[in-house]
Amino acid sequence: MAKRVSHRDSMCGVARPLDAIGDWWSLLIVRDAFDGLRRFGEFQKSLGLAKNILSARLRNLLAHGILETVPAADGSPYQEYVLTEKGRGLFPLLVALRQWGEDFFFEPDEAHVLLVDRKNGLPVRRLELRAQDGRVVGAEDTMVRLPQSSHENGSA
Amino acid sequence: MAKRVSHRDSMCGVARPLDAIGDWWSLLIVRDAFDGLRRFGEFQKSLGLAKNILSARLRNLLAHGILETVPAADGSPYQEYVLTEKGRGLFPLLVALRQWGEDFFFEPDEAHVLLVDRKNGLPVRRLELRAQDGRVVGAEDTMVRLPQSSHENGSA
DNA sequence: ACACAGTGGTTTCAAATTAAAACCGTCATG
DNA sequence: CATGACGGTTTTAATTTGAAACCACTGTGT
Repeated sequence: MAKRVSHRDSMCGVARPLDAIGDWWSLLIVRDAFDGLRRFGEFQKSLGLAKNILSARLRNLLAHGILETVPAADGSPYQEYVLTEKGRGLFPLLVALRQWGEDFFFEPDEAHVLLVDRKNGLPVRRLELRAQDGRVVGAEDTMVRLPQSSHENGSA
Repeated sequence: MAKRVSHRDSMCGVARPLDAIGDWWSLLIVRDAFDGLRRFGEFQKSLGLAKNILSARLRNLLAHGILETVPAADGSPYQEYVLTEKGRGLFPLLVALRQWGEDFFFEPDEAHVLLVDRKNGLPVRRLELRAQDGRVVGAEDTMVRLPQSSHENGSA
């Protein structure tokens, strides 16, 4: 778990979240949690991963405050795993991942699951990044600005 | 590399992209590519990872069409690694990751890099998912619809 | 009371992956 | 023609993964 992602002392704004999530399995667990799964067994059946691995991933997600356990739900003497606020914050990331998948991993005519509006069943729009003035901006329209200097153009 | 992500025969719309990316390192490579890095040595210095690992990750990203090599750039007899269209499609995902990081991994007063509009240096807006009618929708407002049935509510 | 099954894990151990370091080949430079 | 930079590959040890076995607790039937 002590994966040294960067040679810098503190990880950057992208590496730090990645480190918290842990690995792909964890992200799939989070996705299942968004789909309403809550129990150890449900995750295991849905993802088909070994129990020790699931156990370790859940523990890691708990440790990073992405999931939390709630004592019960219905009679069962077991606990359930539910998303925290922080965990729910991963929703846009999962949508981005799904939309990228739709764009490049399915044939135009290939059927795939669709993320739809619960209200009316229509597919959601594409995620779009907008500037303050409302323009849709792509990667080439943006740059990262280093924290300490507010007038310097520090794009690497 | 033959990571069996799911027990299902074909992976779902989230797992398939994850499998293509490979791992966290690969995503950091892609991020560096967005920042303009192109050379093996640049990636290695920026990320501080072992050369064999970098080599394997680059090979995987090439194999999945996320990066491509271009023969030269300036004199050097070497090749450079640049994002393909597919690779550039990862931009929203990286932004989502970065914004999640900003929300939950930095103290309110802690300095961190900012993604800004190149035009005017102002920070970009938050990513927002919108429904067809323009409403901003969260996870609880959406559901996944299975491909074959257009009237069934098949949320897992 | 007692076998038995379901759930939620932990432990054990072999196999795969990762990572550090050493090595190699090409090209440029002095 | 020695030296060093660049871009890797090979070698080797350490870590991680994952399948399977095991364990503990609860409920259920008889």
